[in-house]
Amino acid sequence: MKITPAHDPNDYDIALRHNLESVTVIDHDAKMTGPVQEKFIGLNRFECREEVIEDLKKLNLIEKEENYIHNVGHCHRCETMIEPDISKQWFLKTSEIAEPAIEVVEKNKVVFIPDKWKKVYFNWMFNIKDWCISRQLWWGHRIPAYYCSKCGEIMVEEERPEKCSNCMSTEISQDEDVLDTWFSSALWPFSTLGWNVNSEDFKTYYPTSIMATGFDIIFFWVARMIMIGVHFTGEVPFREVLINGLIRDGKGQKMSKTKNNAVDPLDVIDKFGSDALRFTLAIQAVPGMDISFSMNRIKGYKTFANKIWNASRYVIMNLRGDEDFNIDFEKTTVTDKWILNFLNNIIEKVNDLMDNYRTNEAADLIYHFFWHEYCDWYLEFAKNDIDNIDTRKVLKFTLFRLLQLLHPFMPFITEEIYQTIKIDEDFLIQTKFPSFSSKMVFIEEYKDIELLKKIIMETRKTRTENRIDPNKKIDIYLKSESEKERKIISNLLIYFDFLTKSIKTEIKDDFSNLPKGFRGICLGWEILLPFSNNGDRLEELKRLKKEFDKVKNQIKKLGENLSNKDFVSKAPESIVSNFKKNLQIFIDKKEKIQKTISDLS
RNA sequence: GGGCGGUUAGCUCAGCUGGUAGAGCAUCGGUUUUACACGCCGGUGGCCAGAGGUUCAAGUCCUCUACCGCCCA
Repeated sequence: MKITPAHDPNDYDIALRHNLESVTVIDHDAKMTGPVQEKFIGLNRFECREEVIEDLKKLNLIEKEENYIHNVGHCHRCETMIEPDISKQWFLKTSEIAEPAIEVVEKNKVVFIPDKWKKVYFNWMFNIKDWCISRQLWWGHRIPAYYCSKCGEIMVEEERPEKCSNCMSTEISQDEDVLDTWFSSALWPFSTLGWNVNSEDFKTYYPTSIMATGFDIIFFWVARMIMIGVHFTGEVPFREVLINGLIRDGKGQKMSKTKNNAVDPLDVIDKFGSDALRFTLAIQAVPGMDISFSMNRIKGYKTFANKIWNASRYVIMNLRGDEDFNIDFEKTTVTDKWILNFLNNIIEKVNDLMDNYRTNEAADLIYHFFWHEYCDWYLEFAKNDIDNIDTRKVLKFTLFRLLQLLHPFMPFITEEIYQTIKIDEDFLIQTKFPSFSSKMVFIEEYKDIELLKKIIMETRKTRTENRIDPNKKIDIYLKSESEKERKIISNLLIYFDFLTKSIKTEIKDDFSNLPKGFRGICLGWEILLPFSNNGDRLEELKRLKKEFDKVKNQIKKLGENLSNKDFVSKAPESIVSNFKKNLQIFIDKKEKIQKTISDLS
């Protein structure tokens, strides 16, 4: 049997078990050395193999040759085949410093986010091995070990000793090796704050609040920093470890140079902008989950940046220079109050989400609010009230708040826009991040405008689906049995007419004696677009029949639940009453659709 | 071999403590209206991998199966 404990890990283990000697026969240039036959010495390893085979053949000791697959290590840079070698290295004994490091995580002095990564940490810490901390590299912290060249004494000291502590010789040399990169990384607090743990800096900034990193670094850095930090200071180096996912390619593969599937961020930034890239990653970064890189999504969020730019441009164009943030709520409109209340809600939610590191949901929320509430609705509403200074104040104030909310996700475009609307602080980042304000609570106005939006949407839908010329100004009748709601909507008709292209809208409590027409139904309201507006009756019939089936289905579902004794007795009161309310709404709707169908037929 | 994660609209992915499914892109119809056609208005599209279980109620909790991926040995 051939065995080379000095040049193969498996053989090394066998040698340990059987008390065999490890004999070095390959030197650092991969040439043969040591106690081998004279003629082999100096040959490189590949030549030597051939020679050995030849010799064995001569001795008639080769039974057969065959190819098989095995694993051989290669240098990751130059691909050179690696030959394992035995050498003297410095090791850190980990058993003692690992225990306190396990304890601080068990006692939640260090918290992993998401929590599941704690298991990965424990798994590694419970199976920890002594840590080889010396490396044969040029760069790094040099190991503070000194050798006496006379007597061979080893001295580990902070400062280079003048004399050998054993024989007093002055011929002293320092170890050539440097510390493992991760050992140096573990020393980060000391490198940055100084080596005196009683210093002011140390007392102020240690421990730090959070360590953000990838899961693959839990072993390399997080665990080591905790061990070293706890050992030298008795205190954890950070309170929280936020684990983010890795960015993978479109197929979910880890990006790597050898696979050639890596993406250069600078190329992406050239194409879509750094804000778009940053926002895309932020909105896709579900805590602890990997991200599949998708160019299409970045492209989508580039258009968002464009939208922000244009909306801001519009707002700035309409400002008259006299807008500060002292808004007189007595003089603001219902729609102003609606957007302020909405904004206030978003601010509250975003703060909550950010506190819980659910940044992806925060980004999504802001995105939707900016585009589909502020732009789609509020900017349109405000066009009617642009001469009202307090509306312009709200317009500017809301934009400012949105820039603040967006700033962590899109720092460049938001800062650029801020520069043109700023009031006091020089830079956006200096302003105080928004928080919920009890002064901006306008529940009633919020509800009123939400109702108005629904009616407008239903009207548009009815219009479009019946092929009424989109540019044609038409007459519209609205009906509700609720006097309160009729009053609310009649006060908001100016917005309604503008956004539905209505010449004249009449609000009724009854539709009899009116011309026949296309109908829409929503939230107890009915919309009537007279046939005189033209349109396609057959399309309408088709649409209504489809909707009729939908409603019937929903009534069936809700009815099933409500006739279930268990549901009624066990489900919470609020759910049951909600179901009942919805059932009534759908029943009403069904009747109205039936009426409309008969009108049309 | 051990551990972890994924399987939701054509594609890439959200969906917190269980209460009748969302985004971006794509697609279809309409629209060049004085912030934006990188736009606006409207629509289509999903028995939430499969099977069982818990529950009045499951994309959401539990078990198993299949496939995909990652980490450790």
